[in-house]
Amino acid sequence: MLKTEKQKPVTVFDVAKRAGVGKSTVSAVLNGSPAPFAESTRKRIFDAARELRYQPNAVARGLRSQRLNSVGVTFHYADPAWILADYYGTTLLMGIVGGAHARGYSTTLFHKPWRDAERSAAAFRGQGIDGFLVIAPQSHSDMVEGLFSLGIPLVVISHPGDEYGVPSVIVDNAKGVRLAVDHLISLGHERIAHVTDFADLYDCADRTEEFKRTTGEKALSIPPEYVGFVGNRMDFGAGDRAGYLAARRMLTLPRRPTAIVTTGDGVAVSTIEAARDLRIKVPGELSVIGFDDNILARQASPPLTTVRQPLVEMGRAAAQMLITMIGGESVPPIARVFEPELVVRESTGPAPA
Amino acid sequence: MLKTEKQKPVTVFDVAKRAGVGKSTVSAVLNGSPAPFAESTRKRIFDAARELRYQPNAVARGLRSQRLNSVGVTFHYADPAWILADYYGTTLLMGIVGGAHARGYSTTLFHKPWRDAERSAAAFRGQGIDGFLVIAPQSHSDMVEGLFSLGIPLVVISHPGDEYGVPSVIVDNAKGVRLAVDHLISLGHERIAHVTDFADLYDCADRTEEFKRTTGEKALSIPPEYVGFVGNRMDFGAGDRAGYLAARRMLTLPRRPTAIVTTGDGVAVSTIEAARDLRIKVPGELSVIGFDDNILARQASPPLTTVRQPLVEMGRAAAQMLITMIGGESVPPIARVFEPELVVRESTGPAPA
DNA sequence: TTGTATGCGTTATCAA
DNA sequence: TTGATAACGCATACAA
Repeated sequence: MLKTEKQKPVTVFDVAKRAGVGKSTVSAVLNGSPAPFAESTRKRIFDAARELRYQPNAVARGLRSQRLNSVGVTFHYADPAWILADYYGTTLLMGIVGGAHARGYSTTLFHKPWRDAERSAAAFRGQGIDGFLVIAPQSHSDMVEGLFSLGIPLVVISHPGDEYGVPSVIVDNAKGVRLAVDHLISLGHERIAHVTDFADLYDCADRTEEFKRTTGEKALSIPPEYVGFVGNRMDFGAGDRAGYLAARRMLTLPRRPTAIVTTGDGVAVSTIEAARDLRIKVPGELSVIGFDDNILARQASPPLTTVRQPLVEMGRAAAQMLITMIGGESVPPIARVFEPELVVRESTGPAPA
Repeated sequence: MLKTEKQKPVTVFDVAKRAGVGKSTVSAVLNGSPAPFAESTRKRIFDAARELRYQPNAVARGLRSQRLNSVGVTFHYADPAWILADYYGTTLLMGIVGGAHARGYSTTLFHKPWRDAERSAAAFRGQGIDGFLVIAPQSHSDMVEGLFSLGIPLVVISHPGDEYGVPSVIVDNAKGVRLAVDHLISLGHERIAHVTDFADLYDCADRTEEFKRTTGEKALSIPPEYVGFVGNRMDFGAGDRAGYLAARRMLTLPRRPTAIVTTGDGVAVSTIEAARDLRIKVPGELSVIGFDDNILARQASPPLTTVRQPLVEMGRAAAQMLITMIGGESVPPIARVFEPELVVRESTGPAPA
């Protein structure tokens, strides 16, 4: 058993004493101040710091300079652990952690219940977090305005922020949906339906909008019952079941669709399960397209044709934009748009005769 | 566009001024000090705080009281983002985040390269993190001793810590391996092999040890070439490929095994792939058992029979133990052992005739 | 029952 | 070229 007593941390003062100089000199030298210092004092200070294993206290420094080298990630699930249950979130987080780490920042998962800007915003300041990455806020939430108006550096992911002057990282949903619909049309499909999972998220609503617009342009007639909603994100746990039911309802329609475009790989998998239970063959009698291209897509059976978003790259970009802002440089408050890509696997096939 | 100027934060002083009392009175009242205060001052202070939307500055408080209400998670992949690429880590993290959040703590992913205790340990102190959860350190690393000897509150996961007096959370590997081997024996298997993925991790080495011990007890004779190693965790990215090759080598042995026990679902999936490429049917000609029961297990084809570890519960327990320690209560420095469970799916079957 | 003074470890300002 | 000193915002011991 090792020694257990809490060692007293060594401070600038200890280093100063040992080097025979003043505190402020130590601080200046160690922080590489431009001011010219005698080579000899410089060396004495470095030596002393090394010998004492001096490590500046980040909290004290943070109090002084309002910077703690940490980016906060915040999101709005009912249970904060869900960000990880969701492969979308996990993958995004990989990019964020990587991007932050590359610039010397740690990543804090910061989840405070959000009521409204009036009551909740203040709690995000002075928490030892230099800026926030807001992941897919609910459409009706005033989180983005709330944090922004407090002057906290902010980047929004999967949600537009430019109306408030906040930079954002999003995927080109219009293009994604177009890729999906074009793919189905090229396979001869005409009765194309749509299931969306979290109606309260910008991305999903946007994809639904684009689905309607795109199919309209292509002169496909989509009856209203061909567009199904599952729920909102607060129901997360129940999502799979709800997706299954929505798909099942659609597939028991008198004149059922031959293809379904979804807003996420999760719903797509549930859709396939519903089809299987109804003895409808995928892709023989029904084609299904997911969105995201997460682990589920590759592992599903059949493996999903899906619209891939570059989530890791998006997370990394968002983290780096945020850190640039924290550093004081201004970042144009515009959406950085990433291109989606169609990944064709085995859940889509020619329209049945 | 909203107002963008950085609002000046309100401090105790502002509240004190408004309530017409001293700073310390505000601090005491707001922190629910036991000292008796006049109901009227109490109310004046609460009102002032509410009206001003006062939010104590966590960094300043942290400097004073050495507490920032955050738990750090640290691990030792070459790339810090890998903790999320690994479903083991993701699932654990879900429990950690949930457990920490339940006690008002946020979770910080803190990754600093670790050389050795001498050089690296100091960098973990004073970073605004109250304690660390060390996930599966490499066996040869002195991270646990190093952090412990600095007096930092610590809990180790998937690794024993009691030799240094550090509490830990682990799974009963002996039982897990026994469940797997017994299951195979009950199916009539005798030629049972073993593939381990990260030889430098305690859990994997322990399982390999237990595999040898258990099969020995059952009087099964396991030739040396029936025990295969893949690599160590720093090779993470290459892991799938290495697992595939190790399994393939084993399956092309003159007298090949009829069953393989692995140390993780990832290797198990690679093993199945190798079998498929060699036109060996699973489970008809080869049974494969995983470990963890992560998302891969359920999604694999065929779905994996695997030894489930309750990772979410383990993460939660670890977080709560750590927070108790941070709170100053002592936690017995012993391993908290969780029970694994055999989940039978479709990758195991009767031994071929 | 309340207020004053001090220090936590840094860094920035300014005078020497 | 260097060093004292004053904040940063809070909480604690002690005085009133």
